[in-house]
Amino acid sequence: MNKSLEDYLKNIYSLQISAGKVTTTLLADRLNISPAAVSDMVSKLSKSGHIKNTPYKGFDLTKKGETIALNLIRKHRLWEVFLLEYLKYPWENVHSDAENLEHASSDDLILKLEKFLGFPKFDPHGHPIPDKNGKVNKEKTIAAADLNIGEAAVIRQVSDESSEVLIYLSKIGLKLNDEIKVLEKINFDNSLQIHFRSGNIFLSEKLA
Amino acid sequence: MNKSLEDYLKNIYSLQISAGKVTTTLLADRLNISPAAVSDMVSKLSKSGHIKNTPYKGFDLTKKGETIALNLIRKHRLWEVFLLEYLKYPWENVHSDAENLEHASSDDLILKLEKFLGFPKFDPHGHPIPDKNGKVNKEKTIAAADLNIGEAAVIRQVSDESSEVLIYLSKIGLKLNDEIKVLEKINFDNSLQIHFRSGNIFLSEKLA
DNA sequence: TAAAAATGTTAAGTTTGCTTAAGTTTATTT
DNA sequence: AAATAAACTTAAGCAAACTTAACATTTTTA
Repeated sequence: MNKSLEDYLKNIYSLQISAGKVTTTLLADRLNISPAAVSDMVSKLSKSGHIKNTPYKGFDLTKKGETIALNLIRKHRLWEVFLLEYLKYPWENVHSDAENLEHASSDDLILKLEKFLGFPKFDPHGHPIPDKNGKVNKEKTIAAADLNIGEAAVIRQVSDESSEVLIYLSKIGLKLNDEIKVLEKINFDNSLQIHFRSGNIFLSEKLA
Repeated sequence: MNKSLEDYLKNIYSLQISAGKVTTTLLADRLNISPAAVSDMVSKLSKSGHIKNTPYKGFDLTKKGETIALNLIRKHRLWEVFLLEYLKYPWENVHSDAENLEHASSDDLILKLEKFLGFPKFDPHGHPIPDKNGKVNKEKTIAAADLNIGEAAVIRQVSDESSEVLIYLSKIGLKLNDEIKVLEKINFDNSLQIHFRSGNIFLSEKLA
């Protein structure tokens, strides 16, 4: 399986989750390459039936493309579990090494790894792990920023792509499945004051 | 680290162990590419100081090249241990998946994997695992074919590159560290009759 | 030892996935 | 709605790692 193809599809997948149709610049920024390169590849992926493209308008995955993307995400998340639980990686470092391993793993290897890990359902950041047929448990989640004052919630997921954020969260002691409650919204800078287990903290807009 | 570079160096390493100076065709056959491609890369690797090349005569690794080769072999063998012992791979299948994982593993990942595995000294085929500084325990070994009649020996290594051979060995029940004794050499086809734990078997020339 | 065979190198061309530059299309502003 | 800006695509070109074909060197062998 081609690394470049897989990376395109995986990133299109995660962008379309947050943004619906994906645009050239968005993907180019994500992959750190020029928009021209993306445009080029997009027309190839379109011809090969992995995405559906409307020139100048955006594109999204076909079933065929989604299957490959989900399979790669499955590999990524299972490796993350292994790196954290067995190799004792710090929380914030699992992402980048899993990024390489995912492309080097046959489907059969991943089946065996999954069994070894005891068929985990979530990765260390709380994201669901697709099964071997590409089925995912889509949990309803909400961004902390979208909670109202006084509302309580449980931390189910954190974004795994910025290790700085994860370092900060471990420093303040915020963990997965912690319950939080929004105390105050500061309109000035869109930050939040929240309450959790051991006290009150502020979350900036981005983090929330 | 570049996959192609690593593969060249690793294969030069293993060829020079068995053959001294490595030739273009030998390496081309091993990598399944044209001699022209090898010739090309050889002059690059020579310029970059990874190998020492004498045109038309052959080439071998410099210290710098050997360090990279050994580090890759280290990664390969540690993954083999993991695949066999933890993921329960059949003996004969560990090689090909390790071949992919080795290129996708940072040095730090491999340190953590090594620790998790309990610092094994040999891979499942009996080959020594280089340490993080590239030190290898070179055991003296001898090919079965080079034993004399009546001589006994212990199986320490088997070649890991042909899964067919490994399947055959498990079928006849021959394992690492089994003691064998050469009963007879048949000059006709250079096969051997050997005795081990549970009986007598024939080994063809290639296998021996 | 000279011709033939085998092996090695160089040159020219291909593919993949990028880049920059130029040209299009769409969106925004006034 | 025309001008400007932003986003997108197309074109030309590059680097890596191949290929095949042509040429060079070394080895074999008659």
